[in-house]
Amino acid sequence: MITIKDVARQAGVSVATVSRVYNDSANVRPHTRARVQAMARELGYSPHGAARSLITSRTHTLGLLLPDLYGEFFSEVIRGVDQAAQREGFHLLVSSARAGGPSLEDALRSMRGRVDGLIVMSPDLDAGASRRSLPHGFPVVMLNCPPSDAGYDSIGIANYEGAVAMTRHLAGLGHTRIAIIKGAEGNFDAAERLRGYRAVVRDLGLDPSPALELSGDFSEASGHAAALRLHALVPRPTAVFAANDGMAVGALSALREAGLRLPHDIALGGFDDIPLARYLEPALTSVHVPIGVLGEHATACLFAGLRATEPTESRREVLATTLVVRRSCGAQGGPG
Amino acid sequence: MITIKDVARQAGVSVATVSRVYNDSANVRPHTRARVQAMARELGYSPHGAARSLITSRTHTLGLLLPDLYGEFFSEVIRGVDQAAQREGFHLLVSSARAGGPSLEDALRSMRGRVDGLIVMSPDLDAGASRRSLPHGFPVVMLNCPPSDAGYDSIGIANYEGAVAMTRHLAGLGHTRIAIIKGAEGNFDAAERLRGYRAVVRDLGLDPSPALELSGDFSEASGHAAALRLHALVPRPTAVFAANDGMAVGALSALREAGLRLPHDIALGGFDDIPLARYLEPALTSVHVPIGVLGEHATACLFAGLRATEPTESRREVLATTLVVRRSCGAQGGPG
DNA sequence: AGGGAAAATGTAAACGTTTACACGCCGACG
DNA sequence: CGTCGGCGTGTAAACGTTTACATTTTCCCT
Repeated sequence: MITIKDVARQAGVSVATVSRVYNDSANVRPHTRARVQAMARELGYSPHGAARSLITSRTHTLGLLLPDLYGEFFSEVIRGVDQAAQREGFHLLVSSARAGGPSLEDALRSMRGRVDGLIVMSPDLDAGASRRSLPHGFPVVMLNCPPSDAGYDSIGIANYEGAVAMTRHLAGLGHTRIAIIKGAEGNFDAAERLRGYRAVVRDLGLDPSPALELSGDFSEASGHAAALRLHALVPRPTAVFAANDGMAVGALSALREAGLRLPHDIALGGFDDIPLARYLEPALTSVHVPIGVLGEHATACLFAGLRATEPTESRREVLATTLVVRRSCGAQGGPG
Repeated sequence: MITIKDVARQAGVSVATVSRVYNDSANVRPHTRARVQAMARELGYSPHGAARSLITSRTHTLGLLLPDLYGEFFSEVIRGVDQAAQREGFHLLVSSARAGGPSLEDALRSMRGRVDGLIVMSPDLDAGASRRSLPHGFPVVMLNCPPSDAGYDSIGIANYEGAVAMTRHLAGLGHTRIAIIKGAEGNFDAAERLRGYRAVVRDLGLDPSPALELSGDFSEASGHAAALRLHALVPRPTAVFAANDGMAVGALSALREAGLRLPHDIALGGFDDIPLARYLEPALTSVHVPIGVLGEHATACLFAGLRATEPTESRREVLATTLVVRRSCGAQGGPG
């Protein structure tokens, strides 16, 4: 592999000069610069990233740590982050902390010296420990974490408000027995959405029986399974709020297989408004979450932290959610 | 930031010993090892990736260069690659070469010294130049590139065969005026799919008029636009083959807005079989491409190249495609 | 107890850059 | 004509590791 020394020797200058040509282009004579560039091109030289990082302690790389890579939600986050990162000339080191893979802690550890900052999505309520394993003063933005995790910037979404809007909407359509398919145990988003649902059930005097709260884990399969259990309830609920769209998709197919027609026999609502939602039949009423924006804001926030010379107050941003009414809930609203 | 020296000093050993504890665990006394580990934990030490890479010339990172990050196709590729990479303890550096971003060439250049190998998806027919900009002997796997690009391992998919299967299937249902919405200009996959379509049109004596070949660029919007043009043709084609599912989705909504009912008034087929396809109404007949497998095989192939001590023959693998019949084409087959 | 081999540990060079500092050259000014 | 300042360039140290080689320690054998 060809290094800066080779270029320097061939061009008849010192390594410092070659370096200067590649960097701030401090005072270098045009003639010299041209010769160096020509030689570099001829030899096919490009600077060694690791060596550069070592001395500058800048990697021009952002770490993105996600709980999974499956589904449209995460892919949208990646896209949002990549877009914002690329605008600043930064690379993106993506890692998923799936079960079976390295633990969150290991993943963080192995990124030391490879990234300038980190965007971490770790929605587990009890993940405080992992967070503490981060070197202090290292720029981190947490996504969808409990706000209690002070010490880091964080961005969340208005889960509670979204769930309230959805449940109120269903109640407004005349439903009084509204079931919920809950998200993963110990997940902050899931807990907040459940809290919103319960608040409306209480405030509006809807049927509060615990049987209406079905467990799920955000996966399509769990939505399918929950819908089957739900279908067996007597009396059967007339509306279902799935805590994310993935489970709504699973529930939809289960309900249909069970012979129910939506929205006539039962109404369905989801959460996240993934791209797929509008293409379902009937199109899925959902709570829109600006997923791409989430990624972009996180990145912007991280860059702000990177540029800050001294540690700033940790800030929290909450992105608004909006109810998107489509046909699956039986309201008129929304096209296709 | 705390370094190996700090750990060594505090533990009363030399840096070499600390290094040994972290690496091959060559002969180190249990007592010493324990003390070093305890001290490392106490100080919160973790090795600096860049420094390590510099001397070992191993980054434990794979570069993944995609033309875009939008849509389910690419996100599936990422997932497949990540899964295989993580199994070997490798990180993933993702980059998209979107218009507006750095050129493919720049992206490649900026990865020097940051990755051990590269997976590049650059389906442009004339991208030979960029490929040549890669240092020779650097492990690279090309995805969906023309097979003519010798010198690198490559993995493609059976575009031609898939297109033939789809077109034959539509013809088998009685259609004789079958339109195609073509993929992006200068794209290898697009060209192959068109070639398959034309072969069947010729062999089966279908209507060969050029008006039936509508241009598109793989985007949903272009599918929508093409469908509108198609709808205006007289006589109107009775079947449409969209060169990817994204365009099929766009075409579907356009056709429906135009008042046509599928598959009764017009049959529709796609390509790629993205997850969304089965959820459309009517469910989309498509050519299944094992996208995740594509990523996994690419990664496996790359690791093989990494481990090879001496340069091997460049190999090409072609993944089979299979026709998935659903309701959008009017055949009985397939559930939902 | 002394010798020696093997095991454990230390020393220092190397990886490919960036950058503070030193140096030489040139023109302008006194 | 000598000095000074600025520009262009070179020299060498530093970044945090790994690892070949040197050195010390351990421990077994006689």
